[in-house]
Amino acid sequence: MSERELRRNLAILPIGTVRELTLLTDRQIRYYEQHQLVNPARGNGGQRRFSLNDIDRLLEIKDFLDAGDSIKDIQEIFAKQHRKAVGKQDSDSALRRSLQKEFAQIGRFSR
Amino acid sequence: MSERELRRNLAILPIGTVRELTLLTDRQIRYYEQHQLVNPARGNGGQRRFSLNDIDRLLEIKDFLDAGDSIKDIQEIFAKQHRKAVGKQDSDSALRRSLQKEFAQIGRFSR
DNA sequence: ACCTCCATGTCATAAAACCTAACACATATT
DNA sequence: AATATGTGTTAGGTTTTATGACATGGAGGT
Repeated sequence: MSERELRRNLAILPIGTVRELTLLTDRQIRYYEQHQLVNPARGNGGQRRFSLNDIDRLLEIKDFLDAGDSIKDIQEIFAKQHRKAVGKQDSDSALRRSLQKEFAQIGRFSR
Repeated sequence: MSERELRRNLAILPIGTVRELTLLTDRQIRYYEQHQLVNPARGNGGQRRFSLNDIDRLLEIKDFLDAGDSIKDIQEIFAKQHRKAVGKQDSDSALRRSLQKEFAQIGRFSR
């Protein structure tokens, strides 16, 4: 997995930030999670941690809903998409550890 | 300013995340802020919001301290660096608005 | 017109995260 | 010995997030 993908999958954002970036309410975000359209990680205290990919996904959901699709429709759409791309299930903690190493040693966000 | 830079300057991370990513304590982070080595934005409730650039900076600070430099040394180092690059003082809210637009319309994190 | 479902709003309550300020301390500098 | 530095720790208060329950407006079916 590239450093870029790594970064995009790192769950670092609290719901408040996501709310601001997506212009969704937390009610909506939680509802979508409840219906398995997103799957944010959880911090130690049980709070949701979103990745940039999660945000993308939320924005997709928003678009689909605006376009008239139902939650169920979207579930199926995502299911189909996923049937193509499988095999990338690194645990978040593994990602975190990996990225920490990079940070602590050589890696920097800036190129 | 490129979309990339925009994203890197967006203040989105709470101190807890920064703590995990940098392996600094919040005490340290706040102390560095107090001595003006970093300048995280603040959310409505007054809580710090860090950008990816802020994280870079914190990691730099860490390196300098490990290398034996004092806070004051680092202040000067940064001051010199800054004397070269001036003129990019878009307000955070402007950045946020701008990015929101992109998100809401066409832009996506993913390519 | 009535009923039901769906997506969302709202409220209550509790826990987690964060804030500032103060005091403590070990190490280095003078 | 006295002072300065960077960090740990604790206390008390505020903000954010979590869950669960109840309410509601609109769409579609009967």
